[in-house]
Amino acid sequence: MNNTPPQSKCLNCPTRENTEWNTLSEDELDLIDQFKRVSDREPGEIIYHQGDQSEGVYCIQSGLVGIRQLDADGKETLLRLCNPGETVGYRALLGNSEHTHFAEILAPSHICFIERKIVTDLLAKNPVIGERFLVRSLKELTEAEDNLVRSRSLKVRTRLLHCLMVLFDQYGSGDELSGYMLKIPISRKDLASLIAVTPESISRAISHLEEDNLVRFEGRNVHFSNIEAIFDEIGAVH
Amino acid sequence: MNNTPPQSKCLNCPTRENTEWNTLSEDELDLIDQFKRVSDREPGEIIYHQGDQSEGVYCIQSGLVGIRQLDADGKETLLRLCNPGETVGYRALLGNSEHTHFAEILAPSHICFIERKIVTDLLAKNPVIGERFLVRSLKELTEAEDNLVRSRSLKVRTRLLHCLMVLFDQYGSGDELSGYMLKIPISRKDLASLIAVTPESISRAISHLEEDNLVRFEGRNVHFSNIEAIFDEIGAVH
DNA sequence: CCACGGCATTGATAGTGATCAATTTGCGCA
DNA sequence: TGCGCAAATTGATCACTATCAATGCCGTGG
Repeated sequence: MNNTPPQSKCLNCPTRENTEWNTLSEDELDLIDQFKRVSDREPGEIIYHQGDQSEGVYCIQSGLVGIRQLDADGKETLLRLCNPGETVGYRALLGNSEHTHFAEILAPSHICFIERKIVTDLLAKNPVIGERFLVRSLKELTEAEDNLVRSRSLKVRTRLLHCLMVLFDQYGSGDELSGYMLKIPISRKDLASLIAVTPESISRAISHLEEDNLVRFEGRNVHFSNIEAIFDEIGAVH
Repeated sequence: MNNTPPQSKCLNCPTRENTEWNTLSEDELDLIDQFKRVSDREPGEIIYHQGDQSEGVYCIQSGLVGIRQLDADGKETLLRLCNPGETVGYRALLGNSEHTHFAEILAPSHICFIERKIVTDLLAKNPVIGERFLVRSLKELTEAEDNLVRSRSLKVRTRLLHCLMVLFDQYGSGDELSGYMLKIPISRKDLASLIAVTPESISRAISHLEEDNLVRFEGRNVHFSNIEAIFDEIGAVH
């Protein structure tokens, strides 16, 4: 973890428009600029640990962060990927609880830390922020429940296809002419954890999908050979 | 569904202390009293449907409500039980979305409907309400994620024991001397749905637990013969 | 009092994914 | 370039739970 002294201003942050903070005034942004701590983080580093008290929130300027949860047996589950613009660690702060999960850097990232007091001050002055985080948590709740229902009713194959389409929304490229493709930002093991299966099952599911000519995998690169058939199979409206 | 004209006042509602509304002033409660619609609902009735737009929120004065979600194939999952004092349907209202699930009466209940406009007016005047619902949704989010992690890592037997202990917290009775017991407020089918298995698997799990002398079932009544062993098995601190 | 229908249980079987074990691939680094 | 380790794949087997089918139980209404 390196601190990079020439901190850029929030006002000019390329992700600001997408964040919960996009309703702040310039004065309020200046306040954050003044006290935030920007750091340069490498894969494997932990931003906060499960069970820790909240010291503040972390805004992802660039990179990729994974939210993991440890169960009673010490096994961990990857619950969610967080992208630039997302603020992580807000739940323990706003809910006045310990962190119920931990956050790990998955790709080289710039992370801005905003300490607890700044956040609570801003919340007190500007209730819109609280409202934004409320909406955010409602969205996460819906996603978590959909996830639960999917992992109850769908087989590995379908869950994997669904997961690939979700990743495609975020990280995909290409078009109808040149073909659609996707560079998966995580390992097979994490991909497996994300849909609650073992890495072996993922490997087999991939093999079967390739046999059926739906996709072609080359390491972390995926080519969608027949994206229509995929949408059909997961029952999505294209 | 019967309207029961002599509506009691929110101020005197026995559940008020436990609700998100317990910070309202008397004036604000009067406003709700003036416009709320109380109704008498029977098991099987649906309070709101999945996909519907939100028309307001529903406060459970007495009874029991189940939150269910339909998946793409039309199969339904029981996600949560809601007890007196809980306000249901708030997510679609606050998140400005359709209902992502539906709510069904599971035991004869008194339900107070508070229409959308009243709620948004109160929210605008009293930001504490929003904060309360934020905390509520954060709590539900943690529960949903724990649920997800549990159904990934635990077998049916352990999930059932865990579920019984959760139900015991809410509906249990007895003490060390007279023994602990529980009247399960839902059918086997719903119990199965709650922990994401088939009713057959629940039946078998119950048989095995009885063979091991951990519990004794008599219909919906459960006697805990060895509650220590149960805590041991689910790894909880007693 | 019996017939019916829904709920619950029990039994037999099969499918899915986990587990264990053995390679193979890929990549950083000397 | 080749070594060494971790990640990924493949194979064989097993355990768990879903599924299908039959029976038992019980409350309701004719």
